[in-house]
Amino acid sequence: MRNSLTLSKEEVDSLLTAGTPHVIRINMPSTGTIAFNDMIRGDVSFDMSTVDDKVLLKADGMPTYHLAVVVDDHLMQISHAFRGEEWLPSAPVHIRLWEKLFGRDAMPQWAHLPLILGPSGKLSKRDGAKYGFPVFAMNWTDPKTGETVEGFRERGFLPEAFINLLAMLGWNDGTEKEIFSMEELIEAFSMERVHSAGAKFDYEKAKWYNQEWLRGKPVQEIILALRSQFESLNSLNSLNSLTLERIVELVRDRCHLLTDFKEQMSYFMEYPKTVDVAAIQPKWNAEKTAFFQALMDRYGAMESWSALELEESFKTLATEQSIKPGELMLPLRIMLVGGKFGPGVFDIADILGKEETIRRIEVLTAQLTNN
RNA sequence: GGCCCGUUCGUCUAAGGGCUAGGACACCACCCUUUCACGGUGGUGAUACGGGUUCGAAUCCCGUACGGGCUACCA
Repeated sequence: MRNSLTLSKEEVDSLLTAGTPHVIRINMPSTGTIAFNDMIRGDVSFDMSTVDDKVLLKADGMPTYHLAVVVDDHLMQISHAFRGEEWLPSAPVHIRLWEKLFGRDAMPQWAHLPLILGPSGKLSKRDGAKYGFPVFAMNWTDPKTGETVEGFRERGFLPEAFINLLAMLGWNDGTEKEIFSMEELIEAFSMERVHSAGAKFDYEKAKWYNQEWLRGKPVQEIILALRSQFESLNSLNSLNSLTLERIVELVRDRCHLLTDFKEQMSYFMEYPKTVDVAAIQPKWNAEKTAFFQALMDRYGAMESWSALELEESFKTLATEQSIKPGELMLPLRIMLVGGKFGPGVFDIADILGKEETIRRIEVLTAQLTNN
């Protein structure tokens, strides 16, 4: 290696006077060990001979992280330095710096936290793309490529859930409690219970945390969150707030993420984009056509409109025409919703209103009958 | 390769020398539900391997294997 340690003093001096670019490195001793106590890992020690002589000041005079972090922590009188495990190998450099610069007594307490790992190794953007989950809290655009990576917030995670799930990766309070608010975390957290092993991130469990938080949230707050989530979705504004509340209450159990609401609520706001006709076409017959035509008349004549009355009227008619209601429920659902999902059909019809309900029955009855 | 850290169900974890190794996510089955979910009940499933120490080891020690991190004039 060509540096001031291997060059003669004359050569060094002449290079210096010639203004040759150079860096300043730490000179780690070639013998002895450097040991320190980590709050999570206990006693850790390194052979000083195996530690690199890291660059402290770059050729342009700017300090590297190694120098900067020690000086900065000293200036800010940091008592505890918590950082990721990836810093453990350079800890000896920092400790050596503390010894020489400010004294070991002034050194903060160290804690090297376990890493959050992807399905294979350190969590990376690649993992996110490969397995379809976010890796950043919020949308992040690569300044070089201009590519944007979707964040947890944009994916539909609540901040409370995100904090909660992160905290439980490598820590627990010793009980079976898993749902913690920020306040509860502050109260319960203790460094002693932090793990030393890295934790693999599990997207399924992450969604479960969000579902739990969604479950405990008042409808009003969910609506607020939905409004900020879907700034562009002005169809939310087209519904009056009472209807919106009813819809959210009806579909919330079916949603893991805020973004799930978009799909779950869509058929309330517009005619279904896709209709699973194939699910009912094979069993369609003249009797069913007759039933739904009669149903439209009945519904059209109804003076009040409620889920209970709609169901009653529906079943009465089915009995009159000697068709099992079970064979008619799915067709009605497909007509109103477009697929085999969603809350109770009569609740949906209730919210949809008389005009829209009849219109949807009419559209599909005509289509099925003609085929 | 070298150095450092780690290893309990597939995943997150509990049990800090002493009951049948407990819970959660996921998965499977059943119940509830004339859809899909929610919910309920039950089930499959783990102490990496080999040596020690001990009356007794997931737990302490050593070795091996495996995993991860670091090894930039990045942080």
